[in-house]
Amino acid sequence: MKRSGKTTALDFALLGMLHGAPQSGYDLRKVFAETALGNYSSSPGAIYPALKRLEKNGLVEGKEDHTVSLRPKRLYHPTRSGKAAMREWLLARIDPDDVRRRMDELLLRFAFHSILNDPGATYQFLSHLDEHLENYLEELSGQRSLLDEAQALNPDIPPHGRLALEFGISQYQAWRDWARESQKYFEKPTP
Amino acid sequence: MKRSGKTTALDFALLGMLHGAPQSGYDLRKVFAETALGNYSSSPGAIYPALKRLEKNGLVEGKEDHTVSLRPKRLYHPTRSGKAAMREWLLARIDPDDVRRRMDELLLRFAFHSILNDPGATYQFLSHLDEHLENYLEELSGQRSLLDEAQALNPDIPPHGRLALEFGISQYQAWRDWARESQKYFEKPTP
DNA sequence: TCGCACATGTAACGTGTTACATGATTCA
DNA sequence: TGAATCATGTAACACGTTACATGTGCGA
Repeated sequence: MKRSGKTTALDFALLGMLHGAPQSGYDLRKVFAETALGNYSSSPGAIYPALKRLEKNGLVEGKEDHTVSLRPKRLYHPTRSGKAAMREWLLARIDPDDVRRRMDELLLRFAFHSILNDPGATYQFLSHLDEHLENYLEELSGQRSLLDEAQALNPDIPPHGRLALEFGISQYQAWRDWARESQKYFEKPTP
Repeated sequence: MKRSGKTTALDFALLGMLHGAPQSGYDLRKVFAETALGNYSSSPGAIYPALKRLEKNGLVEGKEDHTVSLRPKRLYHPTRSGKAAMREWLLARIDPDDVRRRMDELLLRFAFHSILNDPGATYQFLSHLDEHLENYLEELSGQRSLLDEAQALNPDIPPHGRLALEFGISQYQAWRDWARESQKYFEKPTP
């Protein structure tokens, strides 16, 4: 039950996956290795310590499974406190830095929103995300204007920097469009 | 001159920035803090050790600057071996895992391609990138088909997973389109 | 019997984060 | 004088990577 240290994105990825059915470390590793999930690493040196950490912090509980006479499997399931931590993480405010540097984590949060079974909450998540993406796009737009001014003064500047910025912009535009489009799948909360 | 350990993306980001003019750790930190460059951290605990590492490995050289009677600044510039390492990194083959998990590093490489001053090389870089992105998109497409089949059998599956995958797909499509569009800025190499 | 998939783990290592420490210079 | 900015650094800590270790059960 005691909490210590921070819970990382990998921890939440594992915790989230355990909300469906109890699974072993090996099961979870396979999911990471075979699907595009978040692009977290499936290395045993990451997964097994993470599960131990989660257990130590009381977020999951592991039980040996001897039903098959294999070397015993350790099956994990989330505890009550683990489910609460997950809920808290899913519903946490998006802060501007999340959009700048942790979009992968935001996507993970979205994917696990199904756990909440609350379309209104997911709708709000997407609409806040849209807002933050829009703000950041304006900032990038400003940086582009500055580059364009510099380019106008000195036409010999190579195009790489400008194109790299363009890359960022189209990336964020794609995300914003996705966020808007996805909102349609979730009811508007009644005000 | 001796090499040891691996050179990280942050190392190359610093090394690349020093190709323009000699700069201090503080100067470099400001760039990270103020621009969207790669979203690397500007924390002193990352930058200063990285510069020392680069110097130890002979990739950069630092010189105290007392021209202003300030507390001395340490100005770094790339060595011959540092420039060679940069070149090698910029021209390295893209491997499929780069596209899956290290797009940020690929973008950084592209941004610093201006150092090469070789439009043909940049064109090739972009065309290989395009190819890898296309391949990965097909893989994601396959995963989507699988999800759709599952959905057809059981219509009660929540849409989150499918939408998260859709997010990945539109992200990679945006990158592919960007790569194609950007190729136009660099000459085709004569075969 | 050989090798592969299953299944869990540990140890060494390097790197980034956070927080703290230090000191010079400029400006209100 | 005090605050803000310039400028560099260190120490503790946690995490992921890589590589290794160990052992079971199954199919060719």
